Amino acid sequence: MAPKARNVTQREIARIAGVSQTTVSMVLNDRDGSNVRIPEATRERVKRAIEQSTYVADPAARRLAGLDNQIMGVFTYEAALSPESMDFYGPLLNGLERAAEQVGCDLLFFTSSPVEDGTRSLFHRKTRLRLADGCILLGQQMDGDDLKRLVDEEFPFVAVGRRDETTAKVPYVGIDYVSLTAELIARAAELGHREALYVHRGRNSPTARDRLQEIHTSNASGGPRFTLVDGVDTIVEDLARTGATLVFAEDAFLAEDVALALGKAGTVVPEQVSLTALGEVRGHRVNGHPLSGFQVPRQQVAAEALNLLQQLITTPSDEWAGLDTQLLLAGQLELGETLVGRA
Amino acid sequence: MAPKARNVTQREIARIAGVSQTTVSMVLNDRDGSNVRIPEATRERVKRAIEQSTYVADPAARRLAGLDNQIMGVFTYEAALSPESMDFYGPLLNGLERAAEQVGCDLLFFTSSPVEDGTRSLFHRKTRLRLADGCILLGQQMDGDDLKRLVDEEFPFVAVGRRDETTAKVPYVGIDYVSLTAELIARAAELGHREALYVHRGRNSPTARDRLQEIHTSNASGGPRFTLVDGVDTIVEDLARTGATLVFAEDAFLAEDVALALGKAGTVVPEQVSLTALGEVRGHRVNGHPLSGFQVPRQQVAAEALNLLQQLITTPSDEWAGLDTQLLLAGQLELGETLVGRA
DNA sequence: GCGAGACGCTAATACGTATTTTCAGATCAC
DNA sequence: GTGATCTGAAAATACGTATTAGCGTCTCGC
Repeated sequence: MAPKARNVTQREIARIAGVSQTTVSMVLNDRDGSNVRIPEATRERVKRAIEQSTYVADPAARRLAGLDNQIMGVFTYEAALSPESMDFYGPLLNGLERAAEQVGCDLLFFTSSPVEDGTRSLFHRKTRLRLADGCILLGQQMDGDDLKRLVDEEFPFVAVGRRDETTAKVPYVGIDYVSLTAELIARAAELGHREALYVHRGRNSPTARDRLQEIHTSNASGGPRFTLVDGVDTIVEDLARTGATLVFAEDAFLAEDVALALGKAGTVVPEQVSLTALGEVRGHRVNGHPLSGFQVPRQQVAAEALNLLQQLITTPSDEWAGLDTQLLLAGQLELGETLVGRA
Repeated sequence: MAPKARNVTQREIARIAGVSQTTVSMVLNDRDGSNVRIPEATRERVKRAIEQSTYVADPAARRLAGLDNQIMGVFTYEAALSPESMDFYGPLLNGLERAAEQVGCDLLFFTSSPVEDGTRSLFHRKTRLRLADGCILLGQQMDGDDLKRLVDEEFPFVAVGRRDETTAKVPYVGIDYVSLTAELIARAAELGHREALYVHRGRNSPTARDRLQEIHTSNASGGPRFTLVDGVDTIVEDLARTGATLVFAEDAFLAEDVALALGKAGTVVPEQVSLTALGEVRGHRVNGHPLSGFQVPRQQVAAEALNLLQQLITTPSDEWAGLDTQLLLAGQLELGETLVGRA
């Protein structure tokens, strides 16, 4: 590497102020006790020397000496800053940035982790994970082994979204999709719907399972009866075959695809069939109608995740058991105009 | 699970393999020379010990030992991840992320820097700037003193956007707004426009000055004559007073404001007056017409900036003089439909 | 006048890694 | 057979900061 212009160190300051490096460190950290005492005069002298130099503490050395660095890692299983993923990651990143600013920490994005099979891998030979005090994990799907290993190593981290990929107790902050889905199903029942489709993606994430669980509960308990459909290809026939009056889509984009497919076949939402997304719907419209679904506090989730992480970092790991490390935040129904009474 | 899971270190590996920490380091870094020789047998033994452990090198220690870490700092003078700033920062961040992935480096966002007077300050007592190998600077306006200090300290950094806040030779990658503006003025002249307004914001950034310079050149050299207007409040009167047939706005958002203000007064774009933005116009429309202006390669700018930074880091600072550290990338005119022949 | 404690500071050490130097034993040259 | 070279490895050191232990000097109490 380049023969860097040597930096100002405590030793240099010490030389100027005519004291030892230890004293400089003590002054900088405002240490004062029974075995270490520094009179105001010396303190001032050191401080002046620091002011007149361009000294800044070397974070690597601080870290090596065992102190916190206020650096939070951010690991995303997919590219986070691309235009396509902004819809999902945008609010989360925004929440993280704001919380980080408040807490006073920097964010280290692990953009270097090699991509294998379409997702980034967290642990690899040169992982820089440990440069951070802790880490936020983002992504729709996560690797259960990664999560387990992090827990085992007692590395402070918080996942965004409920996690059940491993039996290890993973700290997370997520959204309570179970309750939201249940509420929405109840609402649909009130409106007289008895037969419905649930259109989902192949994906197998915990939040997907949460929704699915309630769908199954409804089927088993005499609520509206759902037929599961994977993708929109056969949606028109499925609708005709089951006589469904309502379609639940896993998310807003899928809902838009559904509306499009139905529209092509001459079936109009919501006049002929109701449509609802089981996800954030802000900004989504179908045939000019605001889409029915959820409002989820994504920024807040991210902010809470960072706060929880901060808590883990400042708490000795043998006291983690006493912390509430699995948070589900409540979202709210967004009634919209595409879920209406049975036609 | 009670015992503290201390991190695996080279010393630990050494103990297991029955060698010294030195040897472990040598194996890890594939060192082999006249001074240091390790036979394949020992090498294998160490490697196996590493494989079976969860060892990962501590980046802080590596850094302290003088190695680079493939960590690029990202400093933004304003919040970068908020929805409002996404329009400006989004493409830049995207370009950075992709380039970082290619180069194999992580991105450290300095979100902790305290905000004073609305902008973040780069240098402060606890700045973690130096934890990064180098730094990318983003923002419309930058602090000349910051830039000068970075240059003086020979810290590797690259600014995004042309910089002239200091006489120090600041490495940057920007967009050639001078040529673009000149082209657009020439185009306007071809279309017969002789009298025009230039609507700008109070802002005083280098790119703003670049555009302004060409506006003045046009005025001085017999091109279309521009009257400068600050903000849209008096736009209607200004238009009437000067008899202008064309409005240049500093950016697309300002252009939209102009169109709105004119519309309220019954003046329609582009039928009665032409309108053009001196900035990126993708996705912007005025009265249903695609806005005329520029297409600027923001992602590419960011990617080039990261590549340049990488170059600076891997080049000894006494050879920087031989590098081409000030790049202007060419954008292209987006003709759109709001710049038409003189009415 | 002499031990006890207070005072003001520093030497020594630790953190984990990379490099430079050193060293013991084997082999070679003559 | 003995100085020289080669081999395989470890000891010593450096990076910059934080902490712990401890040292010399002064003052107080009796």
